[in-house]
Amino acid sequence: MTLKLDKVNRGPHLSTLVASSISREIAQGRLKPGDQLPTEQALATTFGVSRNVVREAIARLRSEGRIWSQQGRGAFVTDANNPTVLTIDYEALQRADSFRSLFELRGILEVQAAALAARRRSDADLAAMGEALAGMRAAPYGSVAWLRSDLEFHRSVAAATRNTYMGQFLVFVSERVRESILAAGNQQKSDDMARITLGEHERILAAIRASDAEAAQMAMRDHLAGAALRVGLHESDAVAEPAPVPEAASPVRHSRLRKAIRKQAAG
Amino acid sequence: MTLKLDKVNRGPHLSTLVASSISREIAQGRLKPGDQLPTEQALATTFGVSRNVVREAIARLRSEGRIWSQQGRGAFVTDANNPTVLTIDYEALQRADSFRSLFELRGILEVQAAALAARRRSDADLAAMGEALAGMRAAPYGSVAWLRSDLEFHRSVAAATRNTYMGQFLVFVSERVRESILAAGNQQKSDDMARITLGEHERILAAIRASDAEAAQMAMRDHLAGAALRVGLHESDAVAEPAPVPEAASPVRHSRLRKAIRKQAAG
DNA sequence: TAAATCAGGGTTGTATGATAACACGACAAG
DNA sequence: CTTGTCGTGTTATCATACAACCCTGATTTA
Repeated sequence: MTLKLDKVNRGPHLSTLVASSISREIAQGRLKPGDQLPTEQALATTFGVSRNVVREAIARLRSEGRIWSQQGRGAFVTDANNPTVLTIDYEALQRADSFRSLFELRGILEVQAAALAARRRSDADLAAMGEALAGMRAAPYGSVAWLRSDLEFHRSVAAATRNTYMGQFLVFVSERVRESILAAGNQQKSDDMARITLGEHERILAAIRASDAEAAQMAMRDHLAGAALRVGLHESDAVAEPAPVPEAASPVRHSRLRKAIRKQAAG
Repeated sequence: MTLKLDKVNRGPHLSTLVASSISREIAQGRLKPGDQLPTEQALATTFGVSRNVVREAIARLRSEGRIWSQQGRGAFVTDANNPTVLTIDYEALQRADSFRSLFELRGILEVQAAALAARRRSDADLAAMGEALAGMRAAPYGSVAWLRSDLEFHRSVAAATRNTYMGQFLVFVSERVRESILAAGNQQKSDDMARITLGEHERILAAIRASDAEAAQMAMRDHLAGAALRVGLHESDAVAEPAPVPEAASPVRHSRLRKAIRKQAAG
């Protein structure tokens, strides 16, 4: 048997600890928006570390948008909640309303992406989509290869929009959705589903190939509606079928750690 | 291969530039997942900065999950190309095509948000929008107060969608757009603009108040087209065409599904 | 009197050198 | 072949110094 040691016993860097500590101060309101942080030297002495470590911590918080600093003046807590990075809490996604929100957002992006792709796609884009579709045909429904090809199809649609951020955002959102679905583990598989899903993709590709933006939108919308059904969401208020909801044995990846950190922050 | 540090020395910190540069290497595939980065000393010399700056940049990339480092070994590109955070490169936004992409993405989100808001807005939402509009009326065009009220208006529209992530994403994207516009500083102001912009907002609010999703879409689309003109974008395809919004339901009140998922999460 | 200028201290940004902690391979001893 | 030791390279941290910049207040000037 193989030992399963904790992958990262790597003690957190001092800068991480300092950053967490400052972050906690902000979260708990002891440092209010607009407040000026102590000077780097002061922080260094109070934490018992070098000013260098403090600077790395501040650099991190600054990159997260929590604080901003100006040479010659000091560092301040950001007034508006204006993060420069966008994160999605894994745990929050376990709640149905959050999941629905994200799914809806994904739908908006995908549908518009399909329309843009229909207008701007190149032959290379079409080839990439076709290849991804072939990959889906070759793989069993729901397998890792199938999922990868599915993702690849949507990624190539996003790429065909010629909009860098569209691809970035879409991949980001889709990944979160996919993770959440995998964690729920209530996907039911059947050969019918494979056929139906493939058909949906083919219609999308056909519309994009024909440069028919409206048709591409519709096809993508249908596809997402179908996908929603397949994962147990329904567009109407009613839940379609009580999803078989058992065992989610190993889904939570970092939740324990996150919980621990949050507890620390709360204390 | 020193990059043009001298040119952009002012503004963002050196560590930001270094982080952007490394980040770009990863994004463009010159640094593949699993690859080891050059040593800090090597990076410092190639970039022409101190090792300290390189360390701050690496600390930032590490906090973003792009790379991982271990004492005594080196820094490596994270295997999974599945970032848990979404960031927008500051440098890239200075390029016109990137800016246009982001503006387009913002348009897609805003237009669809307007439609959703028209369907789901509450009286409180309407009040918030009206208040923001009043703030714009009271402030001189382009002033800080005006910009804040403008942002507040769009924020309250996003809030009215009842979609948490819609608000998060929209605020995130809008902030990046706004920053970029401020950095460019090529905004020309006039009283006419104030009147026109106010009128655009009023039409949006009226449509949302009337629960007319299509009109809200159109109004928002007009507004964004006008905004594009005002900041010097004249490509008409910078704003996506309005699209039929999927029949979407209120994201709340799915007790069965929610219960099921909660059960899963608990197990 | 009022405005402009300038000097000084305080703070962040960057550079530089040094030391400790750690990983890894080479190499000799058993 | 295994084990222990050592040397080298890298990251993590420390310490110090200087540059760039902001702010304030005194001083000078109109």
